[in-house]
This record gives sequence, C-alpha cells and structure tokens, in this order.
Amino acid sequence: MNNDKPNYFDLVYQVVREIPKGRVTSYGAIAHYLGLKSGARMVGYAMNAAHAMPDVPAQRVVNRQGLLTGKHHFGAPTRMQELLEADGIRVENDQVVDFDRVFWDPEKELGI
DNA sequence: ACCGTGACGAGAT
DNA sequence: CATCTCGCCACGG
Repeated sequence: MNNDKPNYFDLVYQVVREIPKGRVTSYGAIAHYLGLKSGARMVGYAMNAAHAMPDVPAQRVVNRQGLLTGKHHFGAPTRMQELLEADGIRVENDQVVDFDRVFWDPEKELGI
C-alpha cells in the first residue's frame, strides 16, 4: 500500500500543535506555510477531522479576520471562545481582540 | 460516477 | 470600504 498522496491532515496538525499558548494563527497562514496550493479550505477541512485528534488546539486557528468561524464545531457555540480565553486570548463578539498582536505566523516563527 | 457543500482567501467590481 | 465571484480539493449523498 503506497500512500503517495501527501497527508495534508498530519501536516496541518503538526503546525497547529506548535502554536504557543496565547497565540493564534489563520488557516491561510498554515496553508501558505505548508505550500498548500489547495488553499485555506483544505486546512479548515483538516481541522474538522482534528476533532478526533488530541493535542490539536483547533481553537487557536481562526480565519484571516480573527473570526471564530469554526466555533460551531466545538460542540457548544461558546466552547471555542472559552478555550481561547483560557489561553489568555480575549474574544469579543466571536472575534479575537488584538488579533494582529496575538497572531502567530509559522513562516516567521518557525522559519520557512 | 456526478453534484453540491465547506472551520477560507484573494482579487475584482 | 462593502459586496460578490472564483479557485481549490476532499468528502458525503
């Protein structure tokens, strides 16, 4: 059995696991870091499967606006926000406060 | 095997 | 500045 196709899911999880506490990143940033031409969509899809993955803080991954687009996938509508606030991130109106300040760019932090 | 949908993003209007 | 459209690919029905 040859798995010639790249498993984007594992790659995404790997990056997400490196997100430090108190920081967030965006789907597009991860996609660009991994060189996924597929775009941010596949990253978001991967996060959907991340639900079954431990040590994958999907709450730290938001869209480019800092909006908690995936909050509905955490079981409860406020679960994602609570997890973020537990990390010390302020969330207001389903949006990350000071998003630019807490933004964690894998290309910049991990290096390209 | 075909069609529609989706945790997005960038560019165009 | 706000809104719309397209691209991109995997998965479910």
